[in-house]
Amino acid sequence: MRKELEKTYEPANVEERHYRNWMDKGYFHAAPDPEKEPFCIVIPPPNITGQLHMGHALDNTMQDILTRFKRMKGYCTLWLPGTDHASIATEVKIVEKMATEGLTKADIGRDAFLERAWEWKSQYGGRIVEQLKRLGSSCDWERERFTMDEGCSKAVREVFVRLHEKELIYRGERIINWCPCCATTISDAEVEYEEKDGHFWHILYPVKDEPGHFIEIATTRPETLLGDTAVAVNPEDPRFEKLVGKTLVLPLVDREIPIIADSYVEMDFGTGAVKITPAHDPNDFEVGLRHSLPIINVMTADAKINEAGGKYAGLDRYEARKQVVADLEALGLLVQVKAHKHNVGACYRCGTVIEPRASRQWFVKMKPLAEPAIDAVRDGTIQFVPDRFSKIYYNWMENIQDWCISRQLWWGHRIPAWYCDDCGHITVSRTDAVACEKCGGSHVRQDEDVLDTWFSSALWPFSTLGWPEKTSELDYFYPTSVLVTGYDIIFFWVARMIFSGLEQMGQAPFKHVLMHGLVRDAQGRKMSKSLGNGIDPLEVIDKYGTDALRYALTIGTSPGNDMRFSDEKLEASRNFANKIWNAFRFVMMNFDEDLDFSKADPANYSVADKWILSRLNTVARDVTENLDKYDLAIGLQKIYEFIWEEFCDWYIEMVKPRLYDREAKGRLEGLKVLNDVLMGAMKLLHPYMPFITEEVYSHLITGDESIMISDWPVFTDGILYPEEEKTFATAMEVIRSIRNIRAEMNIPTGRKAKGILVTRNEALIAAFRAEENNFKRLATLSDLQMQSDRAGIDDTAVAAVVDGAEIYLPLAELVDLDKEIERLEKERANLTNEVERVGKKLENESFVAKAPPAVIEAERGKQRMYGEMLEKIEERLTGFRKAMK
RNA sequence: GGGAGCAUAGCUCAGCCGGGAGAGCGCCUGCCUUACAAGCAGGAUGUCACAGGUUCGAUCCCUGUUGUUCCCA
Repeated sequence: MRKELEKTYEPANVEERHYRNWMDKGYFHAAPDPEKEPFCIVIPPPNITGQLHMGHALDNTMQDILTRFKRMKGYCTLWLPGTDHASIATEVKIVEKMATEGLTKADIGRDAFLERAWEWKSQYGGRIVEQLKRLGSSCDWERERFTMDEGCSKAVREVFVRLHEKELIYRGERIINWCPCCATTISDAEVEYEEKDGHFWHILYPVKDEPGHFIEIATTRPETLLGDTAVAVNPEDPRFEKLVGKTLVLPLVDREIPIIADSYVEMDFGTGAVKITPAHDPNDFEVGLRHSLPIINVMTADAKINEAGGKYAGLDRYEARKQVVADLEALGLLVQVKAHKHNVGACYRCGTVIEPRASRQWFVKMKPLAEPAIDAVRDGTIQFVPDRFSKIYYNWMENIQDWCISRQLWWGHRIPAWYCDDCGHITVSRTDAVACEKCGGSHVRQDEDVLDTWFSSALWPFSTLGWPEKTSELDYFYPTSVLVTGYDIIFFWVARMIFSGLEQMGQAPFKHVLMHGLVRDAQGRKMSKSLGNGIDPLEVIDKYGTDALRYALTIGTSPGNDMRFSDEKLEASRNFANKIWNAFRFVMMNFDEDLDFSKADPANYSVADKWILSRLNTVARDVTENLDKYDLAIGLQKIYEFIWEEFCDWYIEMVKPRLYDREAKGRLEGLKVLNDVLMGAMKLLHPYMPFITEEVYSHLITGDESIMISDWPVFTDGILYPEEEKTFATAMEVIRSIRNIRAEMNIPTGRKAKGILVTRNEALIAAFRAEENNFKRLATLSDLQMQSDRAGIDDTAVAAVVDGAEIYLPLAELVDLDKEIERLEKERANLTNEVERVGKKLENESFVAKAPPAVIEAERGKQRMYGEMLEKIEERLTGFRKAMK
């Protein structure tokens, strides 16, 4: 079956074919198997509005690496996929689309809107799923879920009702973050703060009945003056001691408001007197509660002044600000305007400045839920990788505020609460309420709002496994094994899954949280639509192949750190795939039709054979260890080095002459080692680069129908050959030294030289004897002579010394004597340096007394080795100088 | 204001338990050697940010400083 294969790897030819085959064979599907240990990952569900971006590509590559690794290791492995309904994002898209038809939500009503939304979902929701498949993701697609499917929706209701019963969900009036553009509340986590240049307006508030007396306040939002219901000062502040308790007349509005004392006020900030607007500032709201102040909301849903704002009603908040300032100035109450930097919160989605606003909403009471969630990480039930993210998690959890979960949107899980028109009672129910649970009246209306999208995502690890039903999947796969996600959604998602899992299941939802960073562009900038610097993973796949993309996203990274992505990296990745392809091509070119490895005899294994088998064995152990530790990049680096530097650069070169000579001893064994080592290397690489490895594997002699269900290579003492490894390492050193000398002496490529190897290392001699022609070829020697001493070697022969062997090249007229002396002196200087360094260490009494014995022994070994090498070099120099005279 | 990360070759980044500093790209030299020029062989390049401390020994652990990025308020 000699094959002529393409000279370059063409990923397009293999990817789709193998993925379809894996799907057809059902390899991705997992069902609970009591004989096996479970391994489960739930996918961070991408938004149905989304297009695959580099963040997804990284996140899912990592998950697939772990999934494929565990599957090959024999775990019952489930990677559970699905998508998220993404309440705001989806609703915005549908509203935009309706706008092109000249329609608004109000025009068509809730039911028609939802119909459109579902239609939209069925049309576009599958797009990202198809894109995930192009990444090679080995998800169990038969179990694909959606946050708004029947089961997940049932879970949402169940959790809502349970939390409500425990009074962990309540409805109340609080300051919430209002996005005037999205026309909905958003949670604290969804507000992004940015320092902006603003102003501090200093305003005088007249004291009632005391003409000419004022209190000066400073504010960054003068328009909220309209909603002021007090001015507060610090009770310890002597400046205002006499004013506390007096009444002010609020300018422009003429409302009478009190001067109150509250320790919340910082004396040395601003003027020391603070206007209190309970309806539009979280701190003021708290002050208002403490002092029973009225709450006067002065804004509409779209951030205009409402009727409570008197003559300013109807003005946009920023127009109102200008007008208020102008009017105050006209009244002579504006003292000064100072430039002031301050943090302004904006909606994470649309960037509109959020308006803090008192509003009646649904909240999750966080303190009781946060405590066990903190403990679960503290006691190690859940481990963050890398660990430093647990600090960020604690910091957030320990300072958490109640979670506002109602959204003034239509696309999402509608809040299961019904208001009774007759008695005012609120019925919270698992099933749609038709009557009030208190008075029995039938005049009930369901809450118009939907839940925060993250409320349903928080249940994802168990809702997708069938909860609240008691399913065998839930029983078997929960808690899941590891969650893989970016550090940017620790608060949004990871934290909420943890407390939800603990509360509902009594068990944390996962054991490990593997964090990754952001994929940035080549200049280190965040990829964004507005910058237009995003790289489309699908375009990368088309150009370089999925395996190259996955390699580029994995190599040289470390958990939790951002990475830069560039064409150079992709080219290196593609080159690696091509290298594999050509190694494979070489093997295929040498395979015979009637290969029968059962006739191969291990007694015919050469030193190189044993060396490469032994190395593969060790690399298998290293890769496994690194994958187990989630050091994905290090594991990949090891396989890369093994394949390129050991298998390709050395083993293949070593085996060539045996293959070309059909009668050569050990030819069959050479072919078998090629097959077996390539097979093992492909297995180790398969989690990272699934397609090329499957393609190569399918042509090797393996006895498996697919690499993805083959057994993971396990380290075995039986294939460890430390002696052969050592011998071959020395042989490589010898060859490298000869090549080095040739390069440094500028020996023309065509000119071969005689070489004399002087050594007492019997194994080394045997190895060279066994494949003399081969070693001669690799070192470009015309003749190779081996002897145990330097007898008969010309003093002017060029020499190299390695550990346990010397090599002499009698190059006669080709040698520039001065240059050779220079080279030898440089070598002597190096060795002298080493000998001195090691010597100093060993002369240090405290080192010998305190360092571990193994370290001391290693240093003694070095001392011996460098000493011997130095001695040889010195003898060489002496001989050389003598010869020159 | 609080917290975290990062600082290593020209660039981008790895570096495990503390025990001679590594990769990719780039650069220099020589090669189209029948797997691969997307390749082969050889080579150069480091005050591991700075200052202390712990240790027989520090790129690694501790403290501080500087620069930088991010998160939280």
